[in-house]
Amino acid sequence: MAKEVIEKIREFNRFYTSVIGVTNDHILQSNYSLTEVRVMYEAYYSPGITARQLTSILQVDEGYLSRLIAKLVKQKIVLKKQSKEDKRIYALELSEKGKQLFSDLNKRSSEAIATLIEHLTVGERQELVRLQDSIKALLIKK
Amino acid sequence: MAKEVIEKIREFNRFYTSVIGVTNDHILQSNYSLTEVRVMYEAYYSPGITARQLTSILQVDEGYLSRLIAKLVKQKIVLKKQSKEDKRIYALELSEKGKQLFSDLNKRSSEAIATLIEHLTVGERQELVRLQDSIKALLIKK
DNA sequence: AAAAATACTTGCCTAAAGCAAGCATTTTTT
DNA sequence: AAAAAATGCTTGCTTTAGGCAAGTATTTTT
Repeated sequence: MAKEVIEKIREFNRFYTSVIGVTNDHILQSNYSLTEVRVMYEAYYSPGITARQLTSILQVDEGYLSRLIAKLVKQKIVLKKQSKEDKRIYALELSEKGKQLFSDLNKRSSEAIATLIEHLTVGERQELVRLQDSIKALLIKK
Repeated sequence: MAKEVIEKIREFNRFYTSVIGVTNDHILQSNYSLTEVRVMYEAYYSPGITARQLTSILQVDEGYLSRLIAKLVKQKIVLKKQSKEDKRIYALELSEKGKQLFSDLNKRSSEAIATLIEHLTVGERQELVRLQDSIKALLIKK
């Protein structure tokens, strides 16, 4: 395999790590860890999701996740409803407060992205999205 | 600003976070933290770099960094030479052992990338690099 | 009805990282 | 030139993220 290709990809990864870092920083100034925000993200877009499913999506220890969820429940950000059919299982979803918080966090994150691309013209922004779509298509392709 | 553009960029960032995660996992199985590897990276490409400079590059606490460097020095991975002109300052560089280790880590990382793109044709790989270069150019452009 | 599996919880522990005070050394001010 | 301020690094203390493994309740399989 061509050495330079891999080297160039790694270089891009380093570069893009810092891009992502800049936007993550904005979230991290919010008293919520990245993992907590990811839990909110999943609970928002997949209401009814279970802790078990989250561990495999987030690749995080189930014990740690259990405590993390407990914390969010205590803060009334996440609602936890025991399933009638299987009492071991709890369906998770964001409360109204949680949705509000999540939307605030999204706003922050969007502002960080906005700053990142503020120097680009409308055409360049569309070009950026197009390039990103192409990369995703290449890397996802099975 | 067009809402969808920002939303699409954020989506790509989430996607690419997982791409980077896959390759970082390979490094993390090596007993060295990401921050330690980043220190090695800087010491390798900028021999003579100081702790002070590293804190601003890596955005990490100087106390933490001080201990981290001490650990790498103890393991004889990093060499620390006190400056003659200013005794407060220490020039850092990788030892031979450190260079060897760093090259091993690089190899692992490269293997992870190789797996990531193994299903791509040579042409597609070049296309991927081209797309990444274009993104970088757009985002770096002042 | 046991036994095994599943979903979650809890106790215990480690590693990563931050904060703030401290110690030399150098630079600036008076 | 002496005092004060700044700089570069270190060290003590603490917090947080996260893992591991044993435990509990419930459900499924044998």
